[in-house]
Amino acid sequence: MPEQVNGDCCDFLHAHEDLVEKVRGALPSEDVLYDLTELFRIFGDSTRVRMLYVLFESEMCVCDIAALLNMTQSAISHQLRALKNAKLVTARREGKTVFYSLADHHVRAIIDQGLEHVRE
Amino acid sequence: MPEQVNGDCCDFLHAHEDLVEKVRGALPSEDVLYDLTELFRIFGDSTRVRMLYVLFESEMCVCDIAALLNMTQSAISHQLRALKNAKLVTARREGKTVFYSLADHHVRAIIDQGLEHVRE
DNA sequence: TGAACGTATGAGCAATCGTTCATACGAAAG
DNA sequence: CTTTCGTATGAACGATTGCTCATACGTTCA
Repeated sequence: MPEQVNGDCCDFLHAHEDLVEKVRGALPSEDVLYDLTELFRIFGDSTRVRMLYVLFESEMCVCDIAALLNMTQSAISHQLRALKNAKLVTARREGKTVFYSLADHHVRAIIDQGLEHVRE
Repeated sequence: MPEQVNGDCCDFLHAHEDLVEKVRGALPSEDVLYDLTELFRIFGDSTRVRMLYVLFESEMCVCDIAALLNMTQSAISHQLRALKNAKLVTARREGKTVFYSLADHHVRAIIDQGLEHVRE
């Protein structure tokens, strides 16, 4: 017998038990859902998105990204860490300087997809 | 004369003034950037994404979404407001019941694009 | 009308976020 | 070595977030 979902509210679901199963099957696993929302959360901050736009043009060191975006080196470094953890950028060391660049062509695709919605 | 960007740090940018212009040209306007990050912020929460997955299957009333996802009616209603403000869902009233449904085919496309990155 | 039901909403709270500040690390130059 | 420069990082702070709780709104039905 199917698990009881809808204890006491309107009776729409009771009339569509098959729908409950469809939703249950369509929902991503907890792990995928976590990674997915974690990814979008990264894109949900304008500083990080601006940083990605900078990296669309060229790999760049921390202090230059900071200068271009008028932010402190520390703030940029912290956010680069977030981008790196999300596997959106990679780092390459050259002497004292660390150059960051996009790690994935998906980054651009995701942002463009978002832009399509924003531009109505 | 081009605006001075990089006051005192490594001299990579100084050697590539043209790059500065390219980045400046590529960066979205403040308004677009705000809307864009606001959109992604919406996708950055697992409750909201799960709600969207439910609506992928069918339009549904508030209390049924709450029941399906094991959340309170209030929590779901608050989040539906956020989704509505972001123009990701629309509402249709039928008596006492309010049915919510996806407002835009972009929603699925954005999530699928994110999934592609998550699944490596 | 008044009760019942589905939904919306504001206040309040713990948790998280993005930034700043101070400081530590790592590599090159003296 | 010590200094310098670019970067990383932890603590601290205000701001924002998502939820709960209580309650109000809107519709239906008696």
